Amino acid sequence: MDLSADEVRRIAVNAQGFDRARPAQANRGHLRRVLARVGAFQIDAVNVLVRAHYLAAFSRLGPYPVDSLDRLAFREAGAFEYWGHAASIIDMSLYPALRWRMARQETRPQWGRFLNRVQTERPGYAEEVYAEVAERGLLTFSQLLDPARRPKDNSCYAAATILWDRGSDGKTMLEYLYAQGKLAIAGRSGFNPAYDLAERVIPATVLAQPELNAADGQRELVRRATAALGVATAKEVADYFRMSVADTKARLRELVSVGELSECSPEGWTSVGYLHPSASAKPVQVAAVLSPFDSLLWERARVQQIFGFRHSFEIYVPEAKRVYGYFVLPFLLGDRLQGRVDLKADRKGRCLLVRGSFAEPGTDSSQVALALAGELRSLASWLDLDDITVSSRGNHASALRSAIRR
DNA sequence: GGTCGAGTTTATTAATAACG
DNA sequence: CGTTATTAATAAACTCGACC
Repeated sequence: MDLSADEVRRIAVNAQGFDRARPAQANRGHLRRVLARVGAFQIDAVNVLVRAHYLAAFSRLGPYPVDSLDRLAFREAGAFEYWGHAASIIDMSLYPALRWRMARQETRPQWGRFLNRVQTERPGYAEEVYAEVAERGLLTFSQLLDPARRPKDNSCYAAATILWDRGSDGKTMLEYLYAQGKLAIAGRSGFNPAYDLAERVIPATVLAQPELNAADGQRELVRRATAALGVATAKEVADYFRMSVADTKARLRELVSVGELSECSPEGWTSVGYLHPSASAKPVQVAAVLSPFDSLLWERARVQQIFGFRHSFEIYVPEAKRVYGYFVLPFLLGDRLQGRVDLKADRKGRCLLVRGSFAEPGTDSSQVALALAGELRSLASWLDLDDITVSSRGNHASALRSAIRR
């Protein structure tokens, strides 16, 4: 079976479930309202929410109700926090499908050096930390009786965590116990996750569910990932939950062999495409300012291939080297990424600042500006901002400015 | 009671090294 | 060769302790 480039683009957008989770429908639930307010402009079709409050932090949009957001997610919306694509708020139904990942931590090389060092320097440290959480309840690492901070320039050991060294053995140990599923994140104090015993955070009914083995868990994640992508290469499916490509390929083969997924060759792709039965190439009616963390944008090569759109996080680029700006939000109109805006909320001045605005080549500038103006007005109103100011930076500024005035 | 500043979190990028 | 691990650089907003 073959798919045209147009079909692939529509499938990719439809699979993301914009119609299910557009901000305009955010009043479907309190969580969604909060997420919309802090800048999670789209809730993932499979309910894997990359930490919305980091969107808030980075976006400089909206307030920063970190703790209330976590409480909502964990207590009211039936979600938990774990390593999905990244640190993610994940629908509770996926808990059993992630336990293989928890079970696997003990032998992960990332922890090896840390565990070896702790074993010699402080035998029984894992049990010590666990016991302290058990006794004292909800704790951030700095609230540990001994957070075991280490000097910053101490480079005699390398990264010991999933991302990198935290500079404190207490923190690393909490993260390790969390990765193993023995502890769970139950809330936050500012940026700091607060940990508690898993059985005090994850509902007993969920913990009692039979644990899926690695193959079954992976198969479920692959199912969900493929559904959220519509059609994707094995590499893209793997990236969705950050699984290994080898495991992903094995699970994809199994799902194809039982007929749950089908293989296809989309126009211009060099790798085989895996198509989910729910994929739909129906026409797309979407106008959405996307967070740069949006799951539609996770895989850069995919975005380039499908949309011809080069997305990168200039948050992490030194200021002098930025092309578009610090926090740039791509604009999805119909089934194409047609522009981008660099936004900042000026809360004191009650004004949404558009510090740069850009239209992709070959787009109808005035049409894009009109739709974008509507989205920005809506965004400003969620954020309780009265005005929108468009600076002159970018090839789209004057068109956008006149569209907003209208 | 108010101000200051240190501490804390996150993900992406690209280059490099190492693995099987 | 394709994949996987390691590393440093990057910015934001909030908390909390120290200090006056």
